[in-house]
Amino acid sequence: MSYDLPKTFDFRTLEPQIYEQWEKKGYFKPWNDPRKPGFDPSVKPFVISMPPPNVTGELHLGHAMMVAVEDMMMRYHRMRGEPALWVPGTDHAGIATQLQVEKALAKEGKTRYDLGREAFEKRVWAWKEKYGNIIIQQIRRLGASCDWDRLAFTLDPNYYRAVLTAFVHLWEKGLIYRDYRIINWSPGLQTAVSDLEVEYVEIDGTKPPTEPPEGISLEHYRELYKVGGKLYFFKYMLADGSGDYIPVATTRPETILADTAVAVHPEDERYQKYVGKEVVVPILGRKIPVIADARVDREFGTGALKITPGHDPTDFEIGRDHGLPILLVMDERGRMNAHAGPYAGLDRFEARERLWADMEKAGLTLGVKPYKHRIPIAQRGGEPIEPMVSVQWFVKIKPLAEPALRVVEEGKIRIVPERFAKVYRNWMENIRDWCISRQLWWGHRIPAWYCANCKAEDGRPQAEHIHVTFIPPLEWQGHTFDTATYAALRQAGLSPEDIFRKAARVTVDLEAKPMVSLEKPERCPKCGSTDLVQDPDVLDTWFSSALWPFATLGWPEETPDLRYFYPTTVMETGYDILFFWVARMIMSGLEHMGDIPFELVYLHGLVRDEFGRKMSKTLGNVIDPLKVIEKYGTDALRFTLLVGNAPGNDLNLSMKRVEANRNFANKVWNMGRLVIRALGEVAGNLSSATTDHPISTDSLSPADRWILIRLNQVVDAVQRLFDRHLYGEAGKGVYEFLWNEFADWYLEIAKTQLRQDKGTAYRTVQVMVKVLDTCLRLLHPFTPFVTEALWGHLKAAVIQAFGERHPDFTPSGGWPDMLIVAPWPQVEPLPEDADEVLAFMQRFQDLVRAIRNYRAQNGIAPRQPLRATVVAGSDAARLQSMASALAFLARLEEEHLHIVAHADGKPAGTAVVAGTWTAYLEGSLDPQARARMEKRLAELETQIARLEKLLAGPFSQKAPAHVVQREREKLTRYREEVETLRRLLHG
RNA sequence: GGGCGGGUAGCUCAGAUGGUUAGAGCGCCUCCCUUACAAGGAGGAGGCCGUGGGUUCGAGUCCCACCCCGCCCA
Repeated sequence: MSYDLPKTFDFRTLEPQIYEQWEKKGYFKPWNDPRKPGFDPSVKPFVISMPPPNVTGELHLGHAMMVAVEDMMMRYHRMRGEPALWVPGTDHAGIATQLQVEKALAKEGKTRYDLGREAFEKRVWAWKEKYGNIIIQQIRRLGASCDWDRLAFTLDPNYYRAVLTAFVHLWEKGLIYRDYRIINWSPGLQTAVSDLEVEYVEIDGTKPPTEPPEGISLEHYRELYKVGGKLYFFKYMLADGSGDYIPVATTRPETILADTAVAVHPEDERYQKYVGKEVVVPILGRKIPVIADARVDREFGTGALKITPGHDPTDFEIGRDHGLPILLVMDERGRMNAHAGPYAGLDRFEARERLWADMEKAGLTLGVKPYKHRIPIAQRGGEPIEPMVSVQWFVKIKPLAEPALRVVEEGKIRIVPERFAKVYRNWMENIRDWCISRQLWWGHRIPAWYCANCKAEDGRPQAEHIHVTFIPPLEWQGHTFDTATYAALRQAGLSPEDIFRKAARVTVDLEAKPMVSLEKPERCPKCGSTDLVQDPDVLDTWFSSALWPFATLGWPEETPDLRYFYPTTVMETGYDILFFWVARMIMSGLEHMGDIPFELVYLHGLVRDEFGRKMSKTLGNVIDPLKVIEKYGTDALRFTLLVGNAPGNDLNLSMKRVEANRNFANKVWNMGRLVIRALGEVAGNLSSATTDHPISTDSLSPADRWILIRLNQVVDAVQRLFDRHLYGEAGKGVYEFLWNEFADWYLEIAKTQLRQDKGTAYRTVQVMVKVLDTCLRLLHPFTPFVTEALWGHLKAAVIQAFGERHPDFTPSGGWPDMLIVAPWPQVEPLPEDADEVLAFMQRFQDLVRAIRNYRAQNGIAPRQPLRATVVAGSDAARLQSMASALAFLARLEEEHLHIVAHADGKPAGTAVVAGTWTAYLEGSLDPQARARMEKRLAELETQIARLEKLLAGPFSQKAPAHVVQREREKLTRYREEVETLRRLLHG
């Protein structure tokens, strides 16, 4: 019975089927599992926790890269027999998800304030149920072999508990504090964001807004250009009425309203005389001091600096050192507040224009210059960030960073590629406290409560330090509340439930002291009051994902999973989140688990378009991985992402390349077809009666021996490359071996061997099976689907032909159920004469190429066979054994092919030279062949001259012996070839 | 300003510990639908390895300077 495969690998239907089989058979689970009987804790597992994608996000190429790399690692280690666990999961992605839901609400004409916090949260959960986990389905499509039963989500109840536990622990250790700080406030998102979530866009006011920097749309740039790119010069009038003034420059005139000093450099002769005097804030008329501070840059602007502690980080520090008051002139929406006097209620940018106009009228302005500077924008949202003083929660980071730096310095955690260890150190040494509170409604609510009844530091009830804002204002028994203290609201008779159901925003002054605990306290331990108000803020998403490697395994419970699988083995992710995430996981792991979270950090690069541009919606160059998969298959996409790129380097993805790799997958499929067909034919030809060793297999052909040696070398090379994490190179090695050696040469030669005697055919097919089986194993981590499919057919075909167990065809250890769990190939020792075999085959290939070249050059039809005599010296006998192959590959007439050691005189015909061999082809020496030989001769003579000079010089003394030896042999070969050529041309 | 990476064929990229005629895919030129594969096969053209120095018997690879491009941090 013949075994027939379709001409192409039908990835569209097969890939999902294969995935289902793997999963159903439980191969995505570790074979050694603490949740199952027979568990052996002494076997070291291989563990990766998958970087969690945003739960409502959609698959992009970054995910595809992540899955491709991690799945490759997982499959490799699984095949090596290690208990392999890949924990998948998703992230609640605070800001991103909240924004999505708010966008959806906006379509209904609603805001989150219309719903209130509780209802809004419910709405987000509903959204998550609907759109969440779409991405999980998409990740399956990539072939991810993760343990879906262990799927985690950062807002799962147990994960939530982990986050709160971590928070309480850090608080109790004194590593979390609340304080006034300048933070990055996003008026659009209405939350604080961490330093890492701020990006900078360079606005060049000296040029028209026509050339936005990369990654930002023209439209967006024009928006930002309106509020940046200018330096405003104005007068700070002396308060003494002298009419004298200090010129000051600023990029944000509206912050003048919050100025509490003007600073000059103590050594600046221009302004020294003003120090200690007072100046008048324009329009507002407030008097503020002139101070001296060395931090003032004399070169910048006018050399005099307005100090705005409430709205600028440097000014905040200067203000603190000089004991200056802090003024805030903006609210959370970026609108001017009561401190802004006549400008109260205006948007900050409108206030800027109005203020400037008023100052002009008052004769206080000195002019506006175009200016080039960078303005901060929100990474999410893109609108300008306002630095603002506010009370936020911070993690004191130094005590956490030091041990985290040490484990990398000491090599307890290795980073690949290594250069990122330097980047990591740089960051860790200059790290600043981490702002972890977010004014969002979606996330882990900070487990802190304020007693409304207790007295605050300033002696007032804490209830007066809790401020509640209602949007729209709350109507209550004839009163209208916009912003009110909790105390006032309670006095008006509102219950806590009434208040917080409607509250748009709650802020708590620093004066109020929180109680931090896992659960809400029943009553205040000090005064016994039950009127406790929970802190309104949620935690930075990264605070929760920093716990990922252990919280996904059950922490803070001491689960069997946690005991066995922690520390995990590899953290694989993009280098762009080294700080956001990797560094924080290391800190958290060391702090909460007392041990590193993973042994190795492997960082992949960013996926860009084929010209190296960042993919962006505005550029319209975003590639949807699912569309690529639909068109070319998962294997092709994965192979492209993994091969031809070094770790940590960005990858420019070209569809041409994906197509080429689809072709490769198909090529492999067809190699399989050929092998399987041969298998059927050979088995059919053998006497069906023979059950035991029917044939002598001791005499492999040179080609058989060659391909087995090469196979072994490839296994060896792949192993070395895997050990060094050079996966791309490993994949490329298998690709080139399969295509350029196995398919192009061995399989073609094999066709002739299959037509020879039964014994030759038998061992030929044996070699074919061995090479293909081994290569499919090597390739499986890269292209899991086509290899699994083909390997399944190969196994079935072998069993059909030779039975379940056969000494010549069954792999040692028998046939595994599926390739995904087949053992990884092992290197075998090379035979002693390996070099000789390889050299012989090299000459063989050279000869075939030379003859083909001769045909091409002389326009001899491919169909027209040639007659030839080959003079092969001491190789003659061995070459004779491959006469059929030579005839087939070079299209020679086999009956008239003569292979001899030495020619009697000069054989007739055109000579074609391959190393020490010469083939004489029928017909006369034509001018083109002559020209070619002369060209070759000249080439060789150059090389010989070079080598002679080299070997005569210090090279032969100083270079290692084997290198010198190799060059000597080369010289000898060239000389022999030159001799042959000369004889043919002139003799 | 500090740090990191890159500059190799027309394009996109590979090139361990330095080892001697520098590779791949796509593109280009000739030819071939030969019974595994036209998603294929055969033959070919194409490269002062950014510039200038240095170390070395030997440099795409190591060192220094410089010029471009990109990223990260201030």
